[in-house]
Formats: sequence, C-alpha cells, structure tokens
Amino acid sequence: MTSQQDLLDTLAQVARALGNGHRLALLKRLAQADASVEVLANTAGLTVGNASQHLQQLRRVGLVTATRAGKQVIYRLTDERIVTLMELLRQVAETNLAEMERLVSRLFADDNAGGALEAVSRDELLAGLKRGEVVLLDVRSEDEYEAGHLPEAINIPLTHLEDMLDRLPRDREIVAYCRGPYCTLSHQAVQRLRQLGYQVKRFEEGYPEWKAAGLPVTGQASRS
Amino acid sequence: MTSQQDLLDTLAQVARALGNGHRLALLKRLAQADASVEVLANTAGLTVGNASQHLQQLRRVGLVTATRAGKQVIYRLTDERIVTLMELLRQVAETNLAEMERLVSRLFADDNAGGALEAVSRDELLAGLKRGEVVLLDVRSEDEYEAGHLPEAINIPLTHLEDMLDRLPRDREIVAYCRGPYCTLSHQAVQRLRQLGYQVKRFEEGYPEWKAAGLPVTGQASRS
DNA sequence: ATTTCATTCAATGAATCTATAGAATGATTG
DNA sequence: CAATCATTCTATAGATTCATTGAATGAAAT
Repeated sequence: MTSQQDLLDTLAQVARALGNGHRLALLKRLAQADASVEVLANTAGLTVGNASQHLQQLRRVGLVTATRAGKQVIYRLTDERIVTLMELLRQVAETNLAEMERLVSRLFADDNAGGALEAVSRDELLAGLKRGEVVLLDVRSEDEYEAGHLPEAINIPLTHLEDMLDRLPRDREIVAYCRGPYCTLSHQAVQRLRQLGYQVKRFEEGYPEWKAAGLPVTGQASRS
Repeated sequence: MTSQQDLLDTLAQVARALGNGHRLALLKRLAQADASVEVLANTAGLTVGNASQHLQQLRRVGLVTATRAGKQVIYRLTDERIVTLMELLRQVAETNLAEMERLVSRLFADDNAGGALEAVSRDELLAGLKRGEVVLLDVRSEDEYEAGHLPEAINIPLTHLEDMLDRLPRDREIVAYCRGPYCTLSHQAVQRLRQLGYQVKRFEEGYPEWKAAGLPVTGQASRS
C-alpha cells in the first residue's frame, strides 16, 4: 500500500509547484495567452533568469509546456483545468483563510469598546425580524446563498462588501450571518461595516443551525 | 497594484500547505470523518508530534479546524470543497505528469521487442480507417473529446481505461490517440492495453494536428 | 494534589527552495 | 563565421521546510 502514498507525494509535487506567488502569477498570465519567457518575466515582475527557473519548475510537474519558436521559447498551459484548479484554490482560500484574518480582527475588536462584536441570539433576531426592525445580511458566497438562505436576507458576499454598499440601509439595524458560529465571515463583515458607520451586529449562529432548527428558509434544492 | 500579488502569495500559502504527501494523507483521511490527532497520525503513518505539526500547518491556512473534546483534539475539514480541490489536483496531475511517467514508460518499452510502441502514421491510419480495419480510441478527457474528436473515435479517458474495456473489440486493431506527439496519454494507454492482450498501436500525431491538417472532425464548437 | 493521557511547543540539523549573477547554449542575423 | 538575442544552466548564499527529540501544557482520573 505504499503506492497510495507515492501518489499523494506526486500530487504534493504539483501542489508545491503552485505554492509560490510568482509561479501563480506566471500561470495566471498564461491562462490568458501563451507567451515567451521575457513577456512572462515582465508581467510577473521577475528577472528573465528567475522567471525561466520558475517556468521550468512548472514544466517539471507538467503544468506548462514549452515549445521553441525561433529564438523564443513559448510557454503555455498544459491543461485548461489548471485555471479551474486555481479558481477553486482561490475560493477555498478566500473563505477559509478567514480564520487567520479573524485573529487580526480580534485585535481590532479588542481595541473597540469591549464587546463591540457582540452577537444577536436567535430569539433576539426573530423578535427583531417580526417587528420589521432588522435587515438580514448574508455574507456567504452567491452559490451558498442561492442554495438556501434566511427569509428576505440580502446577499453580499464578503468579497464584494464594499462594492455593494448601496443595497444596505443606513438607518436600520443590520444583522449579518454566515455559516455558523465557527465561520468568521460575519465577524469580518461586521467589523468592516462598523467602520463605515453602519449599525451592524452578528448573528451568533448561522444558516445551517437556522435550517436545522426547522425555521423557514428560502432557496432552491436542499443540501444534506 | 501590489494587492494582486499579495492575493497570489496568500493562495500560494494554501497551495504550499497542500504540497506535502503526509498532509495530503491527513486531509484525505479527514475527508472521510473527523478524527483525533492520534488516529490521524496512525492512518498517515506519522508520529503524533509530527502529525500535530502538520495539522497545525493545515490549520494555519484554514484548511482544517480543531476543537477540543475532553483530552482529545478533534480535527475536521473546514470546507467540503477541499475534497473537490484535491480531486481536481489529482486529475490535473494525473494527465499532466504523464511527462514524468513517460520516462518510466520508455524504460518498459525498451525492454519489450524493440519498437513495441511504434506509432502509426497519418497515412497508415487513414488507409486502415478506409478499409474499416481500425478502431479509433480517444484517451483524452471527456471534455476534450466533446469539444472535438476524430470521426467514429471511442472515448475512454485514460483514467477510466480499465473500467470501460467492454467498449473495445478484442479482434480488431485499435489505434489510440491523444493531444499530439508530446502528449503521453496514448503511450500509457497502449502500454496498459497491450498487457491486457489488445492489439493496440499509437497514432504518432494527435487531435490538434489532425484538425490542423483539414481532416474531418466530429464535435461541437471549434476551439482556436 | 498528583498522576496520567493527549496534544502542543521549542530547539536542532539535514534537506530543499529562492533570488542573484555570470557563464553557456541554440537559433537567427549580418 | 562572427555577432546578437532569448533562454537556460551553474554556483552561491540566505531563507524555509521537515522529522526528531524532549520539555511543557491542559484536561481527566486517582
């Protein structure tokens, strides 16, 4: 059963090739069009020699291929799925690295007036919604929102928060929620919106808990 | 515009966390069920201390989260998409690392009767097809096949070769092709099918060359 | 309070990765 | 054939990663 580990080691090689910002920049450029070493070096802000070395690492694991065209060597992506792979990596990183940012956020939060990020309980939220005093904000991704969300929630993915501020009222209390108590998207949203002067609190639970409690949800299919 | 590079550097951190066989093994185990450090260490064949360190690297980039349960610390995947990410990584690696495997394959091939993997030229292929003696096998991915393929070619992605043998005739000559002379999928297919007793040869060119030569192709839209 | 267990932390050396500079290669041009 | 251009190779030093060891922490049991 060592072959299993061999396979994982091979995968790890490919992942390591992706594990460098400059190489990702090169790949990103190649996703747009094939290019020579010099062009790639310029767009990635590298010296030609250095770019060449990085490109060869990418080539070693089969992510790019090189063909000579006269004096130049043209690199191209071996497989279009590499773009998908990078996009998925970005998605996973974007949502999960919140953990890191949370630590930073905490420092900020502690600077504020003590429990600046205090959370709204389920009962409080229900009461506020009933009285029409509260606007719900779903800061998860669009996909997740479409798969199901709290009734009348506005969806602004955290990544687009600043772009879509016009959807948020300034004169009402906003309650932001995300995936649950261990998800930190809403923490960040609250923090950023506070700085912009909004009245925001965080729902202490999240969509999964809400749904599991049998409360009404809006959306398409159900997910296990 | 440095923020762009910052983002890529952050992505690179996540990719680097995936860039180790042991950590991939831990993630793979976690994809099945949450587990304690000790359990994870055992299934990955690591010492507890070492496993703990790897797990914390994964935690640092947000791929896993840890919760204490009594004496134990239970780790779990932060996001189900991590499984998808690993699967995609596997797919990309499997098709693209062919370059490496080609070197291995060559050794095998050289052991066989000289030109065991000798290739069929375009003219030979056209003649064989005309006489109806040849069955064409496209070992590229399903996507690529659907985007365009040689007429009447059967599509069996290399990854599913052994699963779909019933589509291949044992009594006729098979010619496998892929992306071109520098693509090695067909090398591997020929080698594996030979061992199973099929009469297989490899087309010395590939789909792009065939199409570029103005020969008929089947499929949907055209790709530049 | 002490012991035990699971896990984490800290320190070490070997191995690997990175950027730089300069030499070497391969293909075109004069 | 010499000169030039694009790229690759080689060598180097500094930084990072990895596995190992033993000590330290935190929670449960005696």
